[in-house]
Amino acid sequence: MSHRVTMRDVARAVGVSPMTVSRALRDDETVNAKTRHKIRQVANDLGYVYDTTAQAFRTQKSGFVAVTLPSINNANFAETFRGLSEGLGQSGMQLLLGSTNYQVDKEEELVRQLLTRNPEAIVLTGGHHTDETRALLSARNLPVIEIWDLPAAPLGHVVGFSNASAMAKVVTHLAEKGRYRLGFVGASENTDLRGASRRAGVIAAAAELGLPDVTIIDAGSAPVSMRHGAQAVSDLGDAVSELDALVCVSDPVAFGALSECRRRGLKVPSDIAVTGFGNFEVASVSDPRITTVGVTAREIGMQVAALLDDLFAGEAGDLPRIVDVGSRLVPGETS
Amino acid sequence: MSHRVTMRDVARAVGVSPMTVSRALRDDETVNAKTRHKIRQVANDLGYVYDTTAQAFRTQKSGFVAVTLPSINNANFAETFRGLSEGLGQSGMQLLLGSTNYQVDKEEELVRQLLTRNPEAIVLTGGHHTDETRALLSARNLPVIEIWDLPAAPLGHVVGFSNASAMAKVVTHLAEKGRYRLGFVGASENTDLRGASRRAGVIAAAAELGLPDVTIIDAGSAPVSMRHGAQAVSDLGDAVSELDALVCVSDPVAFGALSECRRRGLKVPSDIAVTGFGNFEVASVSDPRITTVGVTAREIGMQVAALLDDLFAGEAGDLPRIVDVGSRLVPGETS
DNA sequence: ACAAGTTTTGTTATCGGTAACATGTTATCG
DNA sequence: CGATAACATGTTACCGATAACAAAACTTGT
Repeated sequence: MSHRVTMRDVARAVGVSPMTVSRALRDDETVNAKTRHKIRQVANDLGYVYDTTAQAFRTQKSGFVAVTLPSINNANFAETFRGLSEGLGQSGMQLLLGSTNYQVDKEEELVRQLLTRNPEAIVLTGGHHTDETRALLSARNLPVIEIWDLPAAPLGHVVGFSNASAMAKVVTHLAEKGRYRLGFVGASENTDLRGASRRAGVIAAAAELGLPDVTIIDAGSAPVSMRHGAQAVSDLGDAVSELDALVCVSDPVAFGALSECRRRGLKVPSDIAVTGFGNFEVASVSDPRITTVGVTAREIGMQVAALLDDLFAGEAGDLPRIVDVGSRLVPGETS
Repeated sequence: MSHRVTMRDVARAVGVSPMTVSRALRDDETVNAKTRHKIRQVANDLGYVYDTTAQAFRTQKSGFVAVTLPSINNANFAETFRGLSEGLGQSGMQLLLGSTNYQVDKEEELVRQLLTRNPEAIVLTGGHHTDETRALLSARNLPVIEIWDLPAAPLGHVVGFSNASAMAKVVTHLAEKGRYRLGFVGASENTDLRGASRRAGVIAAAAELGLPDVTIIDAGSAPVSMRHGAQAVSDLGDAVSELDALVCVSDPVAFGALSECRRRGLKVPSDIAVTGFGNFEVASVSDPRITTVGVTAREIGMQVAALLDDLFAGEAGDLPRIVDVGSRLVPGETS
């Protein structure tokens, strides 16, 4: 009880050197099979627990991959995290998670904190960062992977998709259905930068197609969710009848908007169309099903895991890898 | 580039000993204010980054709190994690997260892995664990906190609520409304143990009130979500008309069931009532709003953070703390 | 039986901080 | 001015594993 069991203790008990124990526990083939067995046996009996901290210190490899997410409470980001987590299972890396609450300065602080743990790679959601964050990262020789975006000036590798062109698909789809007067429902501020990209994408696509100006409908500050979508429609009141479609920044927002429309007796899609983003479960289960954009959240995570595997195996080549996982329109019953 | 900047380098540049640098960077009052300033300045200029790994190794304090969740992709668990994360911000602890996929043997493996990082406390979701997990934890002198449950034989501290008595509230509420023939919609297997507790709670409460036997409706294997709820109702077919109410294991399941009922032309609540669990956002935004049970997911996290603060400050006393955060019925429009 | 090769094990130094203790340096006061 | 206290800094050893190198033990062929 007084003193934790170390390799030294195991070594003494077996009658070998600590080095042999170290090798045996890491399944080093050069250790005699019988010795290896005995060592594992004794280690177990003594209640030995491997000390990854010491290993990380000595080898200068933490075994950590740092990940920043805007929010953990978001099905899509959670799926990405899960894909990453499962995909990385093989390589023995552990994920060190932090959430930024959609704020770049929070991200900076988080990155600073995460870096003190010597991660072997860092995965950042989004392509917008403070200068200080960029400086911190480039000062280290650390693989950086940006996800959920296709930044113009990437820090390193990228696994993402274009939010703007995803929204263009939605706008085109609506225009084909004769929906010209669009309202965009999303966060007001620019803190949610993916949201801002989507808004910009809608505006650009509408202009491109010669549609009237997009009405921007403020749903509050990020993160916006179901209740914000409902509230936005509620705030809009009768002005909603001026619109052909509500283009929402995400499926939860769309679901909130849809529910509120129904509460107000508006028929969807005959009176107004509603679209979402992200292909969340709620989009396909809701009645009517919500037209949305499918983004392969889980696949982003898995692609990142694959990329990291290559990086750690030294098989990734020198060039930063840019993976566009794309997006696809998922037509539902609300448009 | 060749060699990372250490305290030694900073010390040399300033002309003091590494120890002084160490103290200065940790804001030790005994270091002269001017020296402290200079050291911080130089550390910054040299691009020094504190090495938490080395600190963790030397002090034998990792600064980690390990957390296991059944799933990260679950709004309630995510909220708990967030509450914990935010509440723990002060104490400088970092969370080390792992998810068990609702499997106790996965939990065991995870605990084993997490322990190698020398966490200073461990937070486990649920009160059911393998014997080996229990052994691993009790062999260490490590604070253990079980959450989201009130286990009969806790490993240490507890911050949770009774799943069974929460369901009893739902059953009582339904009985008062004249709903006697209940169907419980949840995961089939017993891997999701909180789900199993809820099922048991429903059965016990129905028996207590003298209601007819509860019909168990299999929604597939854990984690069950919206689509499972919809599928379960779909599978049920006409048999659904034999029931007065669908008692669902969670709000997402309830929402799926509700949507499917509507697709099939069933009126909720006049034809059948639907209830959920967890007071997820979808319950309050959905039209009609879903009757559910509010569990203070975020508060669980914050309570755990508060408890950990006390523990680390040595102010927690000797006895394990058992916190029942309770639960409350949130009547909606589906019952 | 011995050299040369192969397999297995051991020795030493070290990663970057910091606890505990020792020492130096500057105020304070009779 | 010298003694004592208060403050500021330095020294030494060490946390537990492991890379790099060294050496021992065992095979094998002649």
